[in-house]
Amino acid sequence: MADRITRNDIVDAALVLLAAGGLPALAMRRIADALDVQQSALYWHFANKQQLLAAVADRVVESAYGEEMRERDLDAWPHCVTSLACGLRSVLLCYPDGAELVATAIAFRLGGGQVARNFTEVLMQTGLNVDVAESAASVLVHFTLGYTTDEQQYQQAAALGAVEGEADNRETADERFARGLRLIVAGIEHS
Amino acid sequence: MADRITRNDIVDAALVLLAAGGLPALAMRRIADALDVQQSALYWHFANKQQLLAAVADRVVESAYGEEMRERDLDAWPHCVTSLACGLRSVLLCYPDGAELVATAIAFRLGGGQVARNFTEVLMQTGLNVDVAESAASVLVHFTLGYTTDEQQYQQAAALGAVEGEADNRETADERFARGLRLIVAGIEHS
DNA sequence: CCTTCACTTGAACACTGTTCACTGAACAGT
DNA sequence: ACTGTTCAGTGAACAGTGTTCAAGTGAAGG
Repeated sequence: MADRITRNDIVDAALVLLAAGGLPALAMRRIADALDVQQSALYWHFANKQQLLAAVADRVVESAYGEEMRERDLDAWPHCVTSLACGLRSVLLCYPDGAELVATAIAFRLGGGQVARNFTEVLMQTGLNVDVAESAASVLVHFTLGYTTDEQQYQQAAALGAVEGEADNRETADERFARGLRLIVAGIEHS
Repeated sequence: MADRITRNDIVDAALVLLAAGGLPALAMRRIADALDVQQSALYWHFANKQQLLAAVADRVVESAYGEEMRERDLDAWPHCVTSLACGLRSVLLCYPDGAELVATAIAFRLGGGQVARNFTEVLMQTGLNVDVAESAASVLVHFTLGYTTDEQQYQQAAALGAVEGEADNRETADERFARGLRLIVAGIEHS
């Protein structure tokens, strides 16, 4: 065949499928069909489906650190860490099931734990203790991922008509997330 | 047949399987085999596998509210909310994949959202604003579930020999969880 | 006695991730 | 030109998954 396939091609195709149909659309056969390739060909490039998903998750989160965090006002770290969390959340919301995808990839320690390290670095530049910075990063990551996973799973269930309450839209969801974030920031300030 | 089957029997059998083999062991065929019943019989009692899992998750979390929370020292709410979170966490740790099971059940709004309500109630008895109490409950639940899911998934991956670091055992995991919890409590105090 | 209802069967259906022997094509070295 | 090796992909199978549905069972009630 003239056109061979790289890992990047696979991740690209997977992202298109993910955007269209969420995690259930990320089946090996569907990805292979999108590339006009047999499904077993994917197993030459990735050992597992899990590692493939981890590569997809990496691409999702690395798009969050494009133009953020360039100034680094050392005294305005609350704004810094807040925008970091909001940036992560907005990236997760770009794809259906994006939060769950990234959460399981992080749980399996795939991707090198870059997400938590970003938070830790920012917090340590404020002179915080290492233990406190790591605890705060853990709380921030788990809250962001957990809250957004919850939100996406709920809005997906609501789209299928399984639940009723739909008055709480994106605006109030963002507000509630920001309130939780402020609470955590306040906890970091008094430690 | 003499011995018919109730929803409670199904949940009982599912809990045994869950304790032995985690979430992957909770297949409809396995549950049905444990009850000496065809798998389609389960679909008379539960509409979905998801609702069955929700019933299992309910039984797991309701065992957390046995003898806790009886005194309710109104001025010692930090201790109160901390023991509530630690109790939830210790119950999740009783079964492999217990945290993930409960997390997805909560995300699907099955079980009536009892877990978050417990936190909210305790926090509102201290005179806290409703918005603050709900935000704090959200942060507490997502951190507890996220942290414990992460821990269980990691220790399960370590048991299969996929990763190396095994020096960080239960003790330091509990410590790290407690530190995150203290940070959140400090955030609630200054709101 | 007969019908009704609760419950279970058995067999299918449409999927899923994963593996395996085999096949070309490209590239190296003698 | 003739090898041998590695890369990349094929096609078919395997074992397992959740779910559905017509048919059948047994006990209870009128």
